[in-house]
Amino acid sequence: MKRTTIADVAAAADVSVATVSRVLNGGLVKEQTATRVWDAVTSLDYTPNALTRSIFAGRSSTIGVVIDDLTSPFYLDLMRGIDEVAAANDSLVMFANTFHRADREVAHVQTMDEQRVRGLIVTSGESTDERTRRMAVAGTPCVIVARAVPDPPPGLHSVTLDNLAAGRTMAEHLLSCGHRSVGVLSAGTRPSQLHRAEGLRAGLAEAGVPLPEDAVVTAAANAEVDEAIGVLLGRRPSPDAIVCLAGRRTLAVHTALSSRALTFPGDIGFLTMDDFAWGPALGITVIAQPSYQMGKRAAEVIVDNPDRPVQLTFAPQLIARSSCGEQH
Amino acid sequence: MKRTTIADVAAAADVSVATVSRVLNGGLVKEQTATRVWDAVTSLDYTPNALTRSIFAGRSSTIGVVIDDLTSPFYLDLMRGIDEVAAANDSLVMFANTFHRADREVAHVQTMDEQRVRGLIVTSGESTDERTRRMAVAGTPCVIVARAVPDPPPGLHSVTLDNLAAGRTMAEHLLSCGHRSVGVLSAGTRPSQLHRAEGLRAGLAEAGVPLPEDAVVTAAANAEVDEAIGVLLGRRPSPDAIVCLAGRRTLAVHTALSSRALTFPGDIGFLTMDDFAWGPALGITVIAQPSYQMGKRAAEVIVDNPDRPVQLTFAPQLIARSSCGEQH
DNA sequence: GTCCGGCGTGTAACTAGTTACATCGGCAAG
DNA sequence: CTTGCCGATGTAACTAGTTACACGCCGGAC
Repeated sequence: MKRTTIADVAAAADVSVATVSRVLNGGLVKEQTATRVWDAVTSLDYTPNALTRSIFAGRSSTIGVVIDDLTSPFYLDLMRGIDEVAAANDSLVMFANTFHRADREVAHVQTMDEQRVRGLIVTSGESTDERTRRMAVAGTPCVIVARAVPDPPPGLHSVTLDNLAAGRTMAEHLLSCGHRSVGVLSAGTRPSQLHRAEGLRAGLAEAGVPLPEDAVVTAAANAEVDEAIGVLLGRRPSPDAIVCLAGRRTLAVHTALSSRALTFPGDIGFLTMDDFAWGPALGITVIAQPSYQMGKRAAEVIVDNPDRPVQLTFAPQLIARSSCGEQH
Repeated sequence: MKRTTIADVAAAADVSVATVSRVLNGGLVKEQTATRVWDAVTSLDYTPNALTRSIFAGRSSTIGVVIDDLTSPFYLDLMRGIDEVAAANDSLVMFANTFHRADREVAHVQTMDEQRVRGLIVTSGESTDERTRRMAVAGTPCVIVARAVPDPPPGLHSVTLDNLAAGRTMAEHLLSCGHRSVGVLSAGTRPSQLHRAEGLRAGLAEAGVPLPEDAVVTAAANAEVDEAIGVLLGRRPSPDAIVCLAGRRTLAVHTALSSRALTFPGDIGFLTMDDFAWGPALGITVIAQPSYQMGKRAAEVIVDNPDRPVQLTFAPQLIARSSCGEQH
């Protein structure tokens, strides 16, 4: 099945391919000729090949996105922000999910490079850093989301949350709700998790509330959350609030607490990261990331392609609902 | 910033571009020459241009997806299924969100065609039908999700839920839980919604339970749901169960019921479509679509590209939790 | 010593477009 | 009447690759 090409259109309109190209892209053409060409385009149902256009332009118009896990509400809103900017710039989004597998991360970034994407947005781990660095140097702007990059070359940008501030905001809210003994669940050892814990500890310390090392437990997967919560609840003094440092663990933590028949704020306080659709219905207080905005800005950096590395930091926002109790 | 091309590699290895191409794609080359070429590839950090490959192959290796609204859990799982198959076939997914805007739907499908995608998966409305039909005829396999296509030409496939069965399953479950007066919220007039209502009505009728026309109200947007629920609750006889025919309205219906201080199953029964992450935590009974499987199969149809139109229908599955009460 | 075969490689045509440059015709100025 | 210029169009080179075909060269067979 051979598709109609510009040559077919040229033959049908009895002009050269150059003239057809000029009609399509707005060159200097007599109106009468242009009409003939448009007639041929319509009757042959000609759709120009964007790939060929791109190879001539040196790169395609699509924006590449390599993402950890679409399931997380943070990433979902991020995608919507990216898509918004892409649509406004006649770009498409080329998308690949890594499911936290390092081998897929590297393979997908490589494939995006081969596709000569206009720019690349990466939310995955450090395994891709070397490759994105080379891509940036070679002229493809890259934006790392949710992680700052040390000593970035021109073309390598980053978009992050102020995680230290997020931790401090958590501390403020917990204190104002009267909590004095906090148990923390972290999703891993990435810098974002560490900084949130650090900010939380600093904020609590200013009010004289300690956060011992062993009051922070790590669950690297949702399946580990229940046991981790068990450990936290078994500590003495018994925690009066549970803090979850990652939005993708919210459901698992909620389930672990519910299965122990604990309700909030009555039995225990519950504070977590990232707003989500069911948050209002469940009355869960969260520290929200402006994820839609972060996606938009990341895509805008790709489109603008600034000379100097851009490092954008966004402020976290407390959305106080009922799960931590009343503020005083 | 000029990227390194195959010609640069050829010059560095002191061979012709043809030889480099053969080394890269596994042709007949002396081992010693191949080593020289690979050395040049590595030292120049050469990444082949997939666009050029694609133009020669006639089409790209990416799968296009035009989706209504990524926010809906159904579409999210669908995407994961598609992505899974794509990754297994060294394809990427090119993605565009339409947010239910018909103009965007057509534009995005057109852009996908220009990108010469390997195949296209469309979940949007009827506005794109003419174009997808032409694409299918021109050789790009297309899969319509969640809607059957009348009289499909070769290359135009569909993947749907058995919506009539979904409605009947709803009826069975409601009846077995003792409900005798059902209020239904529909998300629009698409065939899927109509068929679900039809199945529900037929199932109820077999047990002698009527479902009058005005017991089915339509909310075309989440903002209209609250008023629509008000209408349903105001009917006499007062409904003992609310059925929601679309997963993307679940949250809005839940909110509308909660805001009236109605709890389920105590005050009223609640049954909705599509399973979602927080369903278990909230005890909401759902009719689930095998969305991940549907995405996988849709992508597989693209990859296999069968000669005859494929029309896949999937069976709905009741996931009984507590929101409709006890089954008898 | 020629002939034949096949391996390894280069040349050039091809993909589907864009665009720089050449060319042609017509009209106005000198 | 010639020159000059400009608008409209064609020719051909270019993008970055793949691949059909030709050719040189080496070995073994006759």
